[in-house]
Amino acid sequence: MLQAALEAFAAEGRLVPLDDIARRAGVGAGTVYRNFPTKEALFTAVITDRFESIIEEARSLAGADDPGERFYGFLMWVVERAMFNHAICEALALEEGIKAFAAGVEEEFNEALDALLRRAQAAGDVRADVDLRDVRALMAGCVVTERLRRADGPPGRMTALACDALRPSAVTKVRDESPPPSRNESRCEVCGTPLAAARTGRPARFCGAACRQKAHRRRSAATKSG
Amino acid sequence: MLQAALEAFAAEGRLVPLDDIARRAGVGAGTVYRNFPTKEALFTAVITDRFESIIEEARSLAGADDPGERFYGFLMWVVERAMFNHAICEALALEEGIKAFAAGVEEEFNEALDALLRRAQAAGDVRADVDLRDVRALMAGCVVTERLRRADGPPGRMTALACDALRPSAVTKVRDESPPPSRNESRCEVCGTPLAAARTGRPARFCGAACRQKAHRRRSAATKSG
Amino acid sequence: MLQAALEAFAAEGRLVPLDDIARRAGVGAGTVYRNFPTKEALFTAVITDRFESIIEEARSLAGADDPGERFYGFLMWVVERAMFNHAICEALALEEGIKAFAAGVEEEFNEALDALLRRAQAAGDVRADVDLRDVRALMAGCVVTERLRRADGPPGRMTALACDALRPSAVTKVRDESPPPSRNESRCEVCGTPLAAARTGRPARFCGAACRQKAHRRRSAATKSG
Amino acid sequence: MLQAALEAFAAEGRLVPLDDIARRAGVGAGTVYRNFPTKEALFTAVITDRFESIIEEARSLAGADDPGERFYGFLMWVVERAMFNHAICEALALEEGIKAFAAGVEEEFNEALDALLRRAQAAGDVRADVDLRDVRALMAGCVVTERLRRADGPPGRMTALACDALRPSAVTKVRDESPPPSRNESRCEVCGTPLAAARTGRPARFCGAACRQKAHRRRSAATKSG
DNA sequence: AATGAATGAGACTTCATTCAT
DNA sequence: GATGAATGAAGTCTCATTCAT
Repeated sequence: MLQAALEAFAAEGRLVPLDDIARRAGVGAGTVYRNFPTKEALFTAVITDRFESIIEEARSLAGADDPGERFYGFLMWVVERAMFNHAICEALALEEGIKAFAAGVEEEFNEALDALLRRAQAAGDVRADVDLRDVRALMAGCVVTERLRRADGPPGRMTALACDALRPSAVTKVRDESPPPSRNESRCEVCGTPLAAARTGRPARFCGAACRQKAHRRRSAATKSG
Repeated sequence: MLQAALEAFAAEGRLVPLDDIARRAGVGAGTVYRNFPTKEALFTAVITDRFESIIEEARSLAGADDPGERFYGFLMWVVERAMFNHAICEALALEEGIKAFAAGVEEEFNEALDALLRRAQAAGDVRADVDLRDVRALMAGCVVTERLRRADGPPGRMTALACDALRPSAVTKVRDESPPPSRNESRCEVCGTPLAAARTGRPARFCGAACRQKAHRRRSAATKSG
Repeated sequence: MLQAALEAFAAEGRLVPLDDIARRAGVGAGTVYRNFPTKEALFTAVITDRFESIIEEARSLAGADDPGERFYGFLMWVVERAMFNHAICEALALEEGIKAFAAGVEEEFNEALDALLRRAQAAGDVRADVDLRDVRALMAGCVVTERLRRADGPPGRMTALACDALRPSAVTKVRDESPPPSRNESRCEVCGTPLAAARTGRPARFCGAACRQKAHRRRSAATKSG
Repeated sequence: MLQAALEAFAAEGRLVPLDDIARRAGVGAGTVYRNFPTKEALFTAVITDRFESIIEEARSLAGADDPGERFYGFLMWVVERAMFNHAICEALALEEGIKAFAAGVEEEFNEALDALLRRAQAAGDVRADVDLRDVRALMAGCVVTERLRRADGPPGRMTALACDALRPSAVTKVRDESPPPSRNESRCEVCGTPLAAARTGRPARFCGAACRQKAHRRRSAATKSG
């Protein structure tokens, strides 16, 4: 049944109806509830199962030579697994709120990943100015990227690109000089997108030409009708 | 009303109840249905509206100098808008199945983006081995990455990283080294993840050390109990 | 197993899940069904078991001296047992519909109780105008009363009060003063409660001042809006 | 719809399926949820509605002459209403845990009832050693008693009996001298009922003759089989 | 044309009862 | 004979969509 849930969640994601899972498993819905108290618990169990093996993999790489390639290899490996598994994908990309992991599992994953990261950084294979949270976020982004390329290209290509960006030799320093989000930030008058306040010059009213144009058309219409 | 839908979808995503949208708009649910035949059509309308302005922005940049920075700037600009707009985020990341765009809108977007991309490539500012679909996928990935980093860092940091990867000076060229997706691909015996078929040597049975270990433990258990 | 059912029903009442009972008994649910055809039959068995012991107690008191105190003592004893036993409580208070007793058991209980009652009445210790059904009903009422006072008072206090009401010296004789339930009884125009038809004078339209007032307000509102 | 809920809860109690309520109201189940967020909220609304009128009635009696009869009359009146209304019945008898009342309503009811009680006590019409909680508990008990007598007697008879017990002229002093429930109380070896520990003499092992007999039979059986 | 009440399918969950082992 | 996994009907609740007013 865990297998059926695994497949169902992998194929359809967290929102797949529980009845579908039961049908896949060839049992009634009630039988699922005999084993897992809620659907959420079942999802957690599936995620935990998947991540236990992911964590194992990370640990098995921790002591090896060539920390850089181990780290990048692990990244690629996780992304590949998530490409074909909607559940892992969601667990990685879930924003705060929904808990997909059993207690402690996410922490273990973070620790194992952090260990790989630090060793790779120590070896000079990963730029020093990224941290665990960067890698976690990048990982989730890579998964989405790969899923969208999945249909028509070699797997891993986009992730390889992203990995390049982590290498110390990459062109740009990560923009540490970019300002923290200001509290009284201004917003586009048309669409409300926050505007990156330029430090000098006339302050922007719109987030781009599109909205500027739209505002212009509105002014014209108002003049005409008024 | 479109404005209300826009805000609701931006804040809560595609799954926001239609009643919430109607309430935000200060109208009855029936009135929404007078204007849009289904909720999905409303979502499409919202997405189309947003992308019209995005397309306008792209076109306004098409003729400008410095194609590289125009291209990267546009990428960042789209990502920033999606960071605060769940609807754009979903439209960019939506896999096949749900149509978020009105007929032709996605094509227009693709064309405008492709124009920026080609100009930037022609100017030598973007590596030659990426295509439109790569950029589309990367864009969606960046959105997810940024949303996850949103809480605790300057916006755009992760996207800047990813942009680096598109620059010609980046370390790796990946495309033609990775094998084409094999049709009768093998899969990990434990977790079913597709395996990249090694060109030489013994074919892999597992997707990594974790699953190899798991298989080993299973064999041990079977021996003991048998 | 009967012991387990007894405890479970006592603690949680008739609605306790059968699985809980099976778990308490340390057997599978199927085993319960091997012994009792339905859950209801199990409940009946439990109630029967309890009442057998209650009936025994009643009979053991039947021949004794001091019939008044025997009767009142038995009443208190039953109530005390029911206070800590949800199942007995429900069996005593169950209105028509669900049968809690095995065939004949309730009759035996009634006979034993009636014997105590008649002896006590013969001895002048219980007023003559109460019958078995009164006592049965009062018993159930006392159980509810005691359960509600259980938390913060000495047990039996409220039942002692009620017993007072059964003593011949009690103030009121009510039976024949109150009218028989009229068949075509009228009902309160507001809340529908049956109205005791006054024998003389203008027939009541409301069950009390509260509903009269409510009707008045409604008339005012109707006048204002009309 | 409130009317339908009122009738359904009155007839079947808190556990009536919501679909039944909807059917009674002639609407779909969803329509009920448009008006009340949960079934519990609907029950609360019904109870609150009923008790508002009960509270009004109590208040309308508060200033009147003859506080004793007002108090007893109110008691009877409430009991009569609950006799034909399972919902009121449950609200009065509900033990801790489930909240049936909207915030403040139960307190208002208690205050109004307490006012009647105190006035009647001041007038010497109700014995001084009962308090609000006694009356509340007694009220619930009377409801149960009356419901059981409903079928075959004049309504109110049993409650009148119970009221007698509250009058100062009643025979017995309420047992204030009875001991508080002791912490390490002993229990019947057979059925587990708590035993009122006698202050002197040999401590009881059983709650009554019935259980003593049962234990005896068990000993015989053990001897025979051993 | 707008309203928002009504609908009803479908989601999650519980639990009495059955049945293969 | 015992087990406990499996069943499936029924309950609560949500929400896209319809429709009387």
